[in-house]
Amino acid sequence: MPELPEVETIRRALEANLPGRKIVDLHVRDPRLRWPVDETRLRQLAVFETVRCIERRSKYLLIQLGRESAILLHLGMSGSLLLLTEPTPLDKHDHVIFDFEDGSELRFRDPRRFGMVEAVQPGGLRDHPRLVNLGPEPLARSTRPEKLFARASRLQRPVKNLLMDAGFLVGVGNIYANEALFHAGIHPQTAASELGLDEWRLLLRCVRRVLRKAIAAGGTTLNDFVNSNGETGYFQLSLAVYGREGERCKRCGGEIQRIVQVGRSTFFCANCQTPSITS
DNA sequence: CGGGCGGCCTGGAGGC
DNA sequence: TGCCTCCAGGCCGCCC
Repeated sequence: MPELPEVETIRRALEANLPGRKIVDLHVRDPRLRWPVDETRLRQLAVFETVRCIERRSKYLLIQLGRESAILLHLGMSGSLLLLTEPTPLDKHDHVIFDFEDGSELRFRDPRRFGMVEAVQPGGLRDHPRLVNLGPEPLARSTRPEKLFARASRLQRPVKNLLMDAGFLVGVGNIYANEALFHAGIHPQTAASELGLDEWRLLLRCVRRVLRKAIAAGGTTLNDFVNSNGETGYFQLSLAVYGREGERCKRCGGEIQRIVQVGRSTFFCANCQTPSITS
């Protein structure tokens, strides 16, 4: 399940390999992704264009093309991109294929079809409905703990739910929300409004540290992640709490608990993560 | 309007 | 071995 570190890892791999390649054809083998893939539009806007650069916003990849059109792409939870330079058998989940002039191809593979592939016309990214309501990037310097504190001060919902809300802060999925809260020593059920500015400083620092470590490791891999070279990346980042119900806390030796919040598993150490005492 | 929740989707795991 | 159920999860849209 690609979270921000995985997507950023893929972006970097694509950025090192795609710019300069010219799309000369494409194939939509199965348009039934999160939203139906519009092959005609994709063809009109992408074929005969050359890749300029690859950007990332939240967990979306933006492949910028010549004439300022772009391909907006989301890997959902089982999507992967493969850059192939020699003939490779098709997988039944290879849904969209871009052919480059030099004979290489970019494949969008997605068994669960939660991803998206869409062509965007020049200028269309600025107010794109998928992007327009996204919160700040956790790793951007412009994202300040003061802003998070101010927004959160009015919100009663548990801090873990808020951390995972892309309208508040992007790119923090279930794994990293759990990990960051553990490292910050904050109980996941703490009401967001209960956290003081110092705690937001600490929490943002922990979110950034966890994300940076995962990027450095090449992305945490659980089940589905295949990096853009097509190899299964099995760098299991050492996780402190996620998926460790019943095991020992690495810090205090206590037992890791599992609860469910908005339908998602939350893992924490009840000893190390205490409800906030500030107000 | 904040925010919880259902549904999308399929492969893998676990139970019998 | 095979069938069934459950679970994973980002994100939209529904609804209270």
